[in-house]
Formats: sequence, structure tokens, C-alpha cells
Amino acid sequence: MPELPEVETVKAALDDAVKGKTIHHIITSGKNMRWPIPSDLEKRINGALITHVRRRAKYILMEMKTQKQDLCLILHLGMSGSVRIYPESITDIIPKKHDHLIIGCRDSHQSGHKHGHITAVLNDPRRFGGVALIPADAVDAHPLIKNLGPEPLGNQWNGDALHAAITTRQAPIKSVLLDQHVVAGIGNIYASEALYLAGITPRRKASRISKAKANDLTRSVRQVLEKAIAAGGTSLRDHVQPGGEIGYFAQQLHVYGREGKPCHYCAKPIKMIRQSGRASFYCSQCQR
DNA sequence: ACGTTATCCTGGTGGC
DNA sequence: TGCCACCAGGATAACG
Repeated sequence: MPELPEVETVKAALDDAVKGKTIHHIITSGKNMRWPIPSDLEKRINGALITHVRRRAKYILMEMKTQKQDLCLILHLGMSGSVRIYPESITDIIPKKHDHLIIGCRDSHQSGHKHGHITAVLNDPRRFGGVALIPADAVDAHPLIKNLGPEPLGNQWNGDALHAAITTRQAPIKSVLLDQHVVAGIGNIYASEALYLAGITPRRKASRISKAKANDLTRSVRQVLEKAIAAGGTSLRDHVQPGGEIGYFAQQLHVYGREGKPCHYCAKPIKMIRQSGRASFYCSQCQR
């Protein structure tokens, strides 16, 4: 499912729902995801206070405090992962097929009559996603995180930075945009969409993109990602946001999934090609 | 080093 | 309501 805008949407919903709450019960499926879910996960994070939830690239980082140390629970949604959030106790949740991690939280406050409960569920049919728990101070040096390129919505990412990163790359720009070391968070949908907005064909060799065009491309990437976040992400098939809402950005897609349909600008049929095993969509008239 | 392909999984769709 | 081939928003090991 998820590229940067979808992960951002999930992250925001999780932060809103569980920040300041305490974990009091964990259920895991016992099935391996991309790598095994730590078997001692519940033992290590029971009683932890969730301080905030943030995002790096397509990783959700749930920061928490235990009596011993600060920890970070890393979630990745892979191709098919999604999160559901319930304002109910974990004991009232009926697990669905492919639920791999269920986190029961409640208000940290003691004494009151009734705790405010929140349960967060990670569901992932294909199990390309993953769950890891590491010390909070080890996040930046972690193998999953340390080699990631810049955040496309961050201040330091601009045309010069992109141009420098791709000037030696012989692969087509579409494939290079999917390389998380070049820029972090773009996936197959938004790579095609950004290239359409920038007027660059996905077939163009990355090294042959001028500084000016690289600058256009960074602006197009930012624009499409920001609009997608504002729309709540792109919901394809049955994918939904944590509260059950669907994202509406699919209505604004110009090329992705539109093979044979008219270009929104010139009406020429959109083309589909395969690059590095992934589908790319573009308008051969508008993109050079 | 770099680019492409195969691979990990399940489920949905379209053709027959 | 069958069967089968093929497709899917990701990331990476292995290969040339």
C-alpha cells in the first residue's frame, strides 16, 4: 500500500491516538513478516509510555519510555500493510486475518474509574512489512535507517542535491527515484506522477537530467506528495486509513493506472512500460 | 559499483 | 460457484 503520503497519514493517526498512552498488552501473530517479530516484544515494552510517533522514509517510528530505557518500535507496512485504530480495549478486539501485531494502550493516569483505551492493529496479508524494537538512541545508526537518502519534504532537499545524487546514475530516472538512498519515501505511484508533473519521461537516463530539470523534479515530487497527504493518501483496492476512512488522492492521479486513457493535458493515450520489474506510466507527448 | 532480475507472500481480477 | 495466469503501493540478495 504505502508510500510516503500513506505512511504519513498512518503516522499522524497513530500519534494522535496513542501519544501519552501506556502499553499494557501486546498480541502477535507468531508469523514471520519480512523478518521475525521479536518474540520478547511484549516483555520489553509492556508498561512503556508512548511519547510520540514519527516517520522516516516509509518507516513509522513509535518512541516510548520504559523504566529502564527509551525504545523505538519500528513499523514498516511493506506492500500490503495497514493500521487500524480502535477506541476500545484490546480485550474487546476480534482479530482479523493477517493481523500480526496488536497493541493495547490505555491512559497512563492511575486512580480514575475507567481508563481510556486505544488499540492499534498492524495488518499485512503479504507480510512484506516488518516490526523491530531497538534502543531509541540507536535509530539513526540502524541498518534500516542509516543509509536512507534525504526526506523529500525536508528543507535540505533541492535541485542541487538531487542533481548531485543522480549525475553518475545510468539507470532510467524512474528507477532511480525508487532508490531510497537517493531520496526517501517515493514509491511506484508517486514516481510516475512526479515525472508527469515535471514533464520528464521515465525512460530518461538519470545522468542526462540537467540541473534545471532536476530542480523542476524536486518541486514536482514535493507538490505531488503534499497534495496526496492533504487528500489522505491514495487508496487503491480495499486500503483504508486507520480510522476506516479512504484516501482520496486516487481521483487526482494523472498517469498511474491510466494506461490507454487520455492524458489530462493533451488527450494522447497514457503509455505503460515496465522498468526494473515495475510498471511505469507516462504521456509520450507531454514527457520528454 | 551499478542495474536488473528473482524472491519473499497473499489475494484480487480477468480469461477460459 | 472452478481453475489458472498474472498483477499488486516494497526492499533486497544474487547475478552479470
